[in-house]
Amino acid sequence: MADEPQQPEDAADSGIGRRRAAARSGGRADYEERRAAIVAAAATLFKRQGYARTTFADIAREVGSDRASLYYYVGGKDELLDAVVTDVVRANTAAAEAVRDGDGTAPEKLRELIVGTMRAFHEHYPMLYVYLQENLAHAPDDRQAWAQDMRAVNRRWAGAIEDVVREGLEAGTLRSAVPARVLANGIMGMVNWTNRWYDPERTSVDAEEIGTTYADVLLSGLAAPAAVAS
Amino acid sequence: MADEPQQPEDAADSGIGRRRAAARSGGRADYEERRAAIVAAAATLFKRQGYARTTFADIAREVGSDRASLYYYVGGKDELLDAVVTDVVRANTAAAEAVRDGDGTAPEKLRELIVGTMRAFHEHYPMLYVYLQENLAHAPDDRQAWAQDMRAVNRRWAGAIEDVVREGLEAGTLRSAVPARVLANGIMGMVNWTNRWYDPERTSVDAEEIGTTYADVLLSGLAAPAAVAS
DNA sequence: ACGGTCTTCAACAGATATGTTGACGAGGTC
DNA sequence: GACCTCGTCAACATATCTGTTGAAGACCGT
Repeated sequence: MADEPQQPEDAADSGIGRRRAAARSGGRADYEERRAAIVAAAATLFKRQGYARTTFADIAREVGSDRASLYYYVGGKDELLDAVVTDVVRANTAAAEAVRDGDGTAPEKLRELIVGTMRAFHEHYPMLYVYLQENLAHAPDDRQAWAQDMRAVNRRWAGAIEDVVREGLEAGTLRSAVPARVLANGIMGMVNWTNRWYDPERTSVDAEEIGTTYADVLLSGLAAPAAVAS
Repeated sequence: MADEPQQPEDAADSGIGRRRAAARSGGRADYEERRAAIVAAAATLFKRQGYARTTFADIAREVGSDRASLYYYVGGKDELLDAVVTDVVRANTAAAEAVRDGDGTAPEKLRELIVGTMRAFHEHYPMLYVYLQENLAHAPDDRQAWAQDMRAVNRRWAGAIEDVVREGLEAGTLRSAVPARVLANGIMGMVNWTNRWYDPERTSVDAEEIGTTYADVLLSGLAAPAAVAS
């Protein structure tokens, strides 16, 4: 039932694969530099056109090279997405968990999570946005393993926020009429949706300022003091 | 410089195209029914796997038919996306504009926009989510015209929300320290992000209730009354 | 200039997707 | 039962993308 015609394995099987592996383990400075340039170009294009629509030819053009040459530096599109996304997402998740486990009241933590995430979006632009944009729920067929792994990381991230919200509801520092899950998703929505419109080069408002605004609105409410009666 | 090898035009050029056009203008009841079933299947799959990853073969399997048969009912993937998305998005945009132009204070309108949108998400599931998920900023190459059109509609939708926010800031019914654009995007983020987690079959909370929750939180603030001092 | 390693690229092979054809059969109509 | 329209589908044609090869070129120290 299972026929595997092309199985690249994870080892350096092909000629070019062997040469690539050799070069990578060599750790030559300009080799790594060029590889990083390719990854950066890929990140830009993934953000601009989406992963599915970006071809290796596009990336080659962007870095001013030949498509075939890229294989000397990277194993394929999958590996590129990995390189663009994995580390930075892991780091971000860890940061969120650190905030959750740290000191402070739930509202303070929530503010820190929101502002911190926006800061990270800016600092690592466009990596984290590539991640948000490429809906991991749409499993990339083969890469089931990686997708599952990333989904787990994502759950941890969402979990950290949800935990803080729940903590606040239980401690009474947040209005308790709202379901924690819904609220956590709403907060993530506000922040994550910035991937659709925020661009450090174009958007006049600063990322951190956006975070502050959202934190203010969420925590203090949007209605003018006089109208709170509503 | 421009070589157009395959130009399907918009007319019924091919044999199957002619037959399709004939059948469609015939307006036979069961023909339209079958076509609707195909569109519905496409919507489900687009939502589940994303547009790019969904193939005509997938859709054929879903409706229990042959891939080639689908061409008797639809011209191609593009036309399917159109059928899934265009009408319902247009209607939704018009509804948002109607709220903006209607009576009431800005906070009231905002609440209606939020709850109304969530209601529409539920009622037209999964069409509007397909639209949100398929980032129109990632131009589908050829379909430039359609993409631009949809982007214009999108701008109108966003514009309606932004207008209401601005109205509230100017009238003093909303806290005026926040940039209208950022705020409008934040609200849209909260609501639109539900496409990542809300599923009428699975999510225990009702769509309308989610809308109400978000409206409450945004308008009245999240911090418990005692802590508002912050 | 020589020998070695590092890097590029034209050309190929294969997979997967789309859209088209043309013929065939099911069903109703007279 | 001959006829005709409606709908289906095996087979084909074409396009696009990925990954690989093998040889040639660039660059460096000696």
